[in-house]
Amino acid sequence: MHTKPAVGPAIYAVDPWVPGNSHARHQLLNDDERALLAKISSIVRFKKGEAIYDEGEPAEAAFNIVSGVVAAYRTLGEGEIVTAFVFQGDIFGLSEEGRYSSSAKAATAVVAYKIPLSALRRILDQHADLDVDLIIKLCEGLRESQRHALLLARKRAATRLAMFLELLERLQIARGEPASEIHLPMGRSSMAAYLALTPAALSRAFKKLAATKIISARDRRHLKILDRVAFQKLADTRSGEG
Amino acid sequence: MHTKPAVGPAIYAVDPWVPGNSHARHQLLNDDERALLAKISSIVRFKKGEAIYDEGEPAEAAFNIVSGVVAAYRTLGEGEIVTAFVFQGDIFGLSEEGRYSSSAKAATAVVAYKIPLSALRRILDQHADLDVDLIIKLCEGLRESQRHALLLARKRAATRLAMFLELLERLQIARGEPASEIHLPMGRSSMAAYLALTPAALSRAFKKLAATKIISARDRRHLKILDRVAFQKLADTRSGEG
DNA sequence: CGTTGATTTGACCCTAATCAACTTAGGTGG
DNA sequence: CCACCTAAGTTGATTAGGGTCAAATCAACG
Repeated sequence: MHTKPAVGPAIYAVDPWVPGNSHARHQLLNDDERALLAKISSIVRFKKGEAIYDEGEPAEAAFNIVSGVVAAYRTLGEGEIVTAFVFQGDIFGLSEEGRYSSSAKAATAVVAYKIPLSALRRILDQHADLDVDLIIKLCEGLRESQRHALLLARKRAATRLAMFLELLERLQIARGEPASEIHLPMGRSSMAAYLALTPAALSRAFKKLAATKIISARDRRHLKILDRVAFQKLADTRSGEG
Repeated sequence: MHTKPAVGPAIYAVDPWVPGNSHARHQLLNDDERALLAKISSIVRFKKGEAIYDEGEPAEAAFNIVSGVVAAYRTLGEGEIVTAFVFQGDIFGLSEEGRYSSSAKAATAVVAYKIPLSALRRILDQHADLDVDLIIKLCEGLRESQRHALLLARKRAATRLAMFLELLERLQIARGEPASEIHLPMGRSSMAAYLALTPAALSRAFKKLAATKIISARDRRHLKILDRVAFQKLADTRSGEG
């Protein structure tokens, strides 16, 4: 792990949408605050695919990811759509009205701090600065959600995929990890659910990007971008559909 | 207009997603605050279709809608997708880094308060409570954005349309307007852009809902829901695609 | 009443959904 | 360590729904 919290919950502010941002990532909590949160939180582990909580359940705790990837999702009749992927350093499970507003499950094996909401609230009341930091984090969620909507507005599967890959790459860079290769921590079906595609369509989209030499896959979870120009043309928010 | 601000900018908190919420709508500003904002703001009018500001432009002012509907949108190469409709009582034009994060244009004729950001910031510094209210409003934006993404995840045009119509209806009810008929203030192409459909597809979606007797249209901007059950089945987030 | 732009309609095409068969990757137990 | 088992992913054939483009209406406005 490239940036491992030394003492307790770590909340990172990252804006992956500002390229060339040198201070792209910074810890929102100081050591004292982290120690404070650590005191009331426990470490929990989830196996890949394991459910963490369900939409509508009374919210007892928020989670702060130490390692792994969590998929937040909502069930839509038959299928489910993943509304967000949550990475190391992110918080999830903060609900508005005492109930979780979406379900969450581990997209990979996950280690996380579990922070009881009652205790969290108590601490928040006393530490105004913590409060502000959380708001910043919340705004990140807003951006992310807008980005997701923008992604879903694109019609072509390859376009959506490229946008998603770009997101992963940016997050990877912001995290300070090597960016020569893009790592896909989650499985195909989670990705498909996030992109609102069927696994079949997603598979074909990968194939197409590979066939056109835009990417090359080392294996299912690791790929390189061969044709950066064509890739950006697809992925860039500002560009046309193709 | 059913709730006209008497003295200055009006910011309403509405959560259209909690049905049967009697106090669904409440003014976030008291008279003093409104007077304060009124002092520094001016009234502006926009003709239907008129541009209000463009993405990337330095943000000089925020707007508070008195009447009419504004479409916030982003340009995607060829077309543009509407990221949000902004209604009476809403604020828009609050940007994060001094630049507008999307473009805005009048979807109907619009009257709005124009609030210079510099002055707004000055006032915000002194009135902590105003600050909190704005955050609430921002969170509304988050919800809206999540809902938009959820809508765009549905594949069938009729489903998206139904979800959108339901949104309009809820907003209408929250505003205290008669709900026997749903009023569509914006034009077809704006709607299409919000739903990420072509106008042609949107037109056919309307036709289909009418053909199946789920809705009946008095004219292009007014319609009734005939078959509430079928309608909800389509529109409901929790339901399947069909 | 004509002009202009917005919406609808039609014909055709193309992409992603579907469904099903097949392959691969991971995990299990021998 | 290998054979097996199962879940996940890929591939193929087919279909349905929406995109595209163009022509025809409609509507607002001068």
